[in-house]
Amino acid sequence: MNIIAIFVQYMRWDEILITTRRDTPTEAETVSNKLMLKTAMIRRLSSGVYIYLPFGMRTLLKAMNIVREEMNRIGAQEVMLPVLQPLELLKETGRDKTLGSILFTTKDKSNKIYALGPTHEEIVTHLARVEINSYRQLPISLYQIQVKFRDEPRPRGGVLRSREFIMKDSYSFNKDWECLSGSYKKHYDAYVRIFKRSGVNVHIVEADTGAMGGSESHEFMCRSDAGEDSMVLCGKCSYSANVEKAECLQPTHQPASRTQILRKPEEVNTPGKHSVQEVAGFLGLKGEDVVKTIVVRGSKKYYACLIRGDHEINLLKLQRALKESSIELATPDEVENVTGSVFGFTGPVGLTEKNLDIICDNSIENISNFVAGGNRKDTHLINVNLYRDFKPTRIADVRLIKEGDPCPRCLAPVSVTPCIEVGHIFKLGTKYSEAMELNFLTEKGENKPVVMGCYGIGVNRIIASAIETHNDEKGIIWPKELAPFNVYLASINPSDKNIKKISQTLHDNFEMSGLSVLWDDRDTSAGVKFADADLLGIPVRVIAGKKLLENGKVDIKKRVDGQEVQVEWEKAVDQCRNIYNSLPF
RNA sequence: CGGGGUGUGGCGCAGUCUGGUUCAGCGCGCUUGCUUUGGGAGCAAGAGGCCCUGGGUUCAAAUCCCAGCGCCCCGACCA
Repeated sequence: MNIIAIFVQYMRWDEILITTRRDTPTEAETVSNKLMLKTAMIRRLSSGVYIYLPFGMRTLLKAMNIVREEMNRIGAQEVMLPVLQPLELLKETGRDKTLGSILFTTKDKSNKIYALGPTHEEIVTHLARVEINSYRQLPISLYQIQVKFRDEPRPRGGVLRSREFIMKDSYSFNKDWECLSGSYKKHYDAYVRIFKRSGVNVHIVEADTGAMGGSESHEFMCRSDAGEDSMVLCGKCSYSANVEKAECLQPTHQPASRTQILRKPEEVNTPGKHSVQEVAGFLGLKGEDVVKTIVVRGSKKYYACLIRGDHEINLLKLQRALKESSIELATPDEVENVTGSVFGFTGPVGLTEKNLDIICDNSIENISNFVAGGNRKDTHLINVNLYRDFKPTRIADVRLIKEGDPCPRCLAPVSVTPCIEVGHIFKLGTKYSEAMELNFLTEKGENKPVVMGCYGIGVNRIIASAIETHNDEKGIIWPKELAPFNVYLASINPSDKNIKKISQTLHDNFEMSGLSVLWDDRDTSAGVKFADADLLGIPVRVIAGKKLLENGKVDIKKRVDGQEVQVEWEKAVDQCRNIYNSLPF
């Protein structure tokens, strides 16, 4: 399908609503948000709710089209799924609860409750259980490109995290895990192509399955300071993971300051010293010499978690280690109630008697004579030792990896980098099919639950990520496949009859040759047009001005590197096509 | 949900501390006319504001007090 064909109707600047701005509203913080506002791609209507203007809409269509082409290429079939989801469907999988407060809900006039689709697993699973009943129909992948609604705790970064956003979601239905691996691989490869074509450089990262459930999962991450996620990359081997998932190896050495000889534990007075820094500073020690005790609440009980002072707890790992479906930090009151201690001075010694499970991070195992809370006001214990002074319920990796930590594969130091999650693929398994009784008959006539995968892409995020990576102080630099127009044609002296005529001919020829063109024939000074051209970031700029046209030439400039050539105007279309094809991204 | 900030023509801001003849103002943008047209042009004339909302204090409120709302940022949380 030639998407360009449907764009021909817009051509001249005066016919398309592109209200560029010199100043950006203060609301914008991230580069992509600023540029999307300046270029009049979007306008904010409400917190996390955006209007797409023509320039933005065209880009969105380009992105959606790339996604659509690549989904079709792997044989996935496009469907349209309802925004209104009867709450009963979500109750079948319990996600009316787990999705909780991010659900937008509404009632019809008979008071039936609907959720505005935050994602569509229940809907497609419902569809499949009605339509699919034989192994002969499997595997099959269905996808949709639609608006989804989530009442985010905090929308941010413009379109990066909004409450209403466009997502491509596909769902594969497979007869077994091996079959699922095939669909998963196809999507994985399709995603690689999608992001490559979109000019979005991605790192593919091991990820947690979170609220979606399932087993294996990969995230497609675009490096960006605007991102709210963090990924761990190893500079030496290919290891990469979401920080939340990244494994922390047990340190092989204890800090140099520690000694092997176990000293006698002693109480010390630490008036008003709560934090690790305060305690360590007060005792003339470092953060790594202190062990902090963090109390968390699970579904039925409380746990005490021990972490080295210079480390941070990873609640997700802890949650998994505890086999809890969700945990939260206990409040100071709760801490004091369960431990009988004073908040800020909680320590492991004596906690076993309080019937608390003690989870130790694996780094605690090889430090000796550390400092810990004394469970009394203004008191800490020094020379505390694991096993001798308290017994851990278990040792596990429950801390957050940090910059410079050893790579869990090759031990080289890792880096931690902010990133935008543009895609996420999951092997769901039978979580949804079992909950919703989506079964099929095998070759042998057995009734088995369908094995599922789901695969999401944030379409708005493709655009924001592309802008985040490709811009300069003047504006956007569109990747060629995402660019809302291929060519920016500016007539410097639009009132000049000859220039007007040639420009019109150029415009028509561009369109006929399949290059979409934005023709800037405004009655403004040249500088305005140049500035807008740079801001809008259309890959190829063509200037028709008096000076050059006296010699029958026009100027052609590449946005990406500023390279300019002058060619006979009759050759401009061919030349632009060549230039376009030679663009690096 | 905690912390911080902010709300004044379309956009960016000043004015608020110290209430009143500098109080509704500046820059950009917009409209009209003329001159301009290869890097955000010049002159002239215009249009456009319930100073977030509600309540108070006062002779007098953009300005002080109380309450609410919107929006942004950090955190919590989150596909």
